[in-house]
Amino acid sequence: MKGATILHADLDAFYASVEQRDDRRLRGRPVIVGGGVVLAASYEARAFGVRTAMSGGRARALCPQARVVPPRMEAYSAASKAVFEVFRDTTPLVEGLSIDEAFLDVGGLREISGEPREIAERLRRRVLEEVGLPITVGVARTKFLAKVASGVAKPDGLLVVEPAQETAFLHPLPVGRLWGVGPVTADRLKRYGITTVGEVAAVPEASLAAILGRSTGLHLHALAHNRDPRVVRTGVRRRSMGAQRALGRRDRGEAELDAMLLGLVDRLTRRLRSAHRLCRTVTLRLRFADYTKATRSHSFAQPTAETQPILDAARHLRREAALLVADRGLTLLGLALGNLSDDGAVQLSLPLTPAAPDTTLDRVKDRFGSTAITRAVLLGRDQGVTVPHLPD
DNA sequence: TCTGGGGTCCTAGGACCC
DNA sequence: TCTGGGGTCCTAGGACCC
Repeated sequence: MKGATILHADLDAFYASVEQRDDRRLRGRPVIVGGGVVLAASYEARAFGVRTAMSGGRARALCPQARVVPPRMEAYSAASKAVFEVFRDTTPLVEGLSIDEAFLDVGGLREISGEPREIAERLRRRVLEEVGLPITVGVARTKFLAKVASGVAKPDGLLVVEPAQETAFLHPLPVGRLWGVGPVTADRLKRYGITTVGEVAAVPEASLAAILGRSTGLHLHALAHNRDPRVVRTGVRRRSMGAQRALGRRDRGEAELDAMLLGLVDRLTRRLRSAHRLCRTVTLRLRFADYTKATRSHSFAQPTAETQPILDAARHLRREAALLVADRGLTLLGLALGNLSDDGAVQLSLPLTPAAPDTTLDRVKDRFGSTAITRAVLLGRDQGVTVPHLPD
């Protein structure tokens, strides 16, 4: 049997840890990141019951001595990049899950780097020494088990689940520990007296599918029986891009809402273009005072990254949803761009001739033909040229 | 003192096509 | 003329994750 070779590496209380790293006065103290709502809480704050996504008021009531700091997204993004560099220096097989966690497959590295446990220990040490952040690593034969293991080992821990221990490790766990089981599913299972993974495993597949729906049921049945064929995949691309703004309870005027919508479209289309991607679907997201939600979407015949058609679509969707908003009180306005595709641009690393950038364009024409170039963007002296929409 | 902002995946009905 | 199965796309909603 294959050994435990998949690592799930997960930074502890990520945003709060970055704040404690950068301000020594915060170390060893309860720290809350975010004011209106808790984006992250240090383990010292969690000891008082503070949790992510809790309202700021509730958090301060639970832990009045906590230091509350505003989020610094650039700092977290830079820290994440540094950590992922350590990941990719450990193995080329890295699959990022979010800003602060990733799967690493170290199966082929035994001869070069040693046993997975040693690799995981070294990884933890390097992230602490080079980036200054605590990280927890779970190691197992499958992604799913590695993820569960890191969850159990948190904070600042390492847990290796050897193949022979898998069932003994898995079956006593509460179902909520399973990746993909949230409050709704856990509740539904509880109504049938099922609270542990072992109890899930004892339910026939067909019954589980009847209780939870086909997909969730089959998936959960497989996990409870420790079957997870998913491999670590590199180069996974984003499938949608979104931005949203909470509005609070206050009534907003039409002009203010339209300005917000314009702001969302502007932010998203910039991101879209800088990622060299196109979208074909625009989705307007609304949330109301009673916390119910609604979406309205529109798909274009042709993918685009241009501001105007996306703004037109967003405004059209807002008008379409006007009746919904009328009585319910709008509390969130969001926009998502989906059905993403590549914009076909090719990034060339032709050095620009500083005195004569046209020379560079001439070289591009020589190489691809002048009719191939609909638009060329000079990115700057050292960054080369992007040529969109090249034909095959 | 109710619930931020960023994502993924699944379901289900209807339109449309062969 | 009626009927069927299969497939894809679009839209809306919902569960779940960090």
